[in-house]
Amino acid sequence: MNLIEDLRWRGLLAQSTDEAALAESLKKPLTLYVGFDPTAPSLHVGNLVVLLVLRRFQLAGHIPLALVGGATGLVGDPSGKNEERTLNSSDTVSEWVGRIKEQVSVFLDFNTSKNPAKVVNNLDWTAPLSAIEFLRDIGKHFSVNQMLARDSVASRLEAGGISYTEFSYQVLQSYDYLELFRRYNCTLQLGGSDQWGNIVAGLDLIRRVEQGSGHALTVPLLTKADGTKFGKTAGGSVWLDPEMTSPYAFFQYWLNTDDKDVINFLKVFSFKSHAEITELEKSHIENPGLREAHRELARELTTLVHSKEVAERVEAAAKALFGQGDLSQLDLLTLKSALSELPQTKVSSLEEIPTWVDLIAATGVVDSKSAARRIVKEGGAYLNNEKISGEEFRPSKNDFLCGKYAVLRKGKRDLAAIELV
RNA sequence: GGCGGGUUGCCCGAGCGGCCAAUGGGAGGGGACUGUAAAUCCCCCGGCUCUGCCUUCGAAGGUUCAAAUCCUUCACCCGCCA
Repeated sequence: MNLIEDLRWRGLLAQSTDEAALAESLKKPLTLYVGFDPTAPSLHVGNLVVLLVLRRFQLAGHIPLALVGGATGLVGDPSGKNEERTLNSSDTVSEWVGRIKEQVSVFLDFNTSKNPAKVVNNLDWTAPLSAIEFLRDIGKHFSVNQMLARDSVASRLEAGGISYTEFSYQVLQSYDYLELFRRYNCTLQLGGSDQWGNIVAGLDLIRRVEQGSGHALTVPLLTKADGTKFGKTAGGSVWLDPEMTSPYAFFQYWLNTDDKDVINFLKVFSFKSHAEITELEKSHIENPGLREAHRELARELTTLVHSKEVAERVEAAAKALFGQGDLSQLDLLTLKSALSELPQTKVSSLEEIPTWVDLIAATGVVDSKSAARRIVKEGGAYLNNEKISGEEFRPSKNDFLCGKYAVLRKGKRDLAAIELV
């Protein structure tokens, strides 16, 4: 099975220019790129879809370029947005560029001699360009009529308007493709399906300026069975940065995937073979309660994004802490490593121990003390897996397992740790 | 630049001088049922030193015993005209 067929099987093809020609080009190593704009200090699981497709291309022998949008991030992509976004300062953007470069690098191989990956920043070729050069050398090739017709622009015009800044975004992205075509003979740009317009605009530019040709390939927007947005939880996006989404929470996010989505997610995110996925699908249908497919998904993604050690640690932590397990059976070392994955707070052994409400508020698991009180009132408050009641409830020194740790739980699965120091 | 309409809690959206921490929906949270799933049902959903107090209805002033609701100025958005 070739790469294109594999992508189709995984449901990863949305649109492409001449597919037969692309399949032909893919018989030899080809250089391709995907752009990521720094709109936050970290990528999130939504970005993972296309990033992993880039990885699939490298595994298939092609040369991947990961573009981090130091320039485009300063301007703002109107695609998929119904209102103008506020500009971030250039200091902020350049800091985010640095972080995202590192994150992207985890998924690509830079050391192979055959088809090493490269990370590029479009600020490198955009910053030196003068406004006049930009208008004469690039702008001249764009028809405003066509630019206005682009979906991202048209919908914004309808929704109330667009600034000249964001209107120009497609020109910048097109120029990126042209520049990568020139520098690296890059002839394929991948992106989310919302990027189609920007990508073909780049192809047009390459054709006009260099009389060259290239390909465009987009990946469908990932949808969930219940219609909610992929990659979001109550706390916001699921980030790749362990400081922003703990590996424990990351693992749990995948583990809690809706049954209806889990096989689809395995196809999209996992590098397992078709046979392995089909096998998991079978076991999932036969015994969904076992959640073998969920577990494999969570393990593989946590391993890929964090590491094998981390994945094993967070899974062990979940096992030790979850449900009705008797926490007092755990030894100090197991307890300590399991709890290290959770939100924590410390209390002094010299002072009176604060109430459950104050403690859980201190860990950040609830937004406010009022919220914490509500949880207690509603019967969702636990200490060491034992339900507690009364807003004034205070743990005693004896509640600290091994004399050192206590486990707070809110609802069924929100855990936090307290350390006695 | 002129005229008209708008800005309400995480989002959408009622309210148009006291009964307003503010109707309703969505999202979210807790419980029941389960499989750390979905669906369903019940409850909750500004904060706090919590029978009370404090801060919210674009911002700042003002009128009033009393304002999200009236007046003034400013900012932003939308529409029509220049």
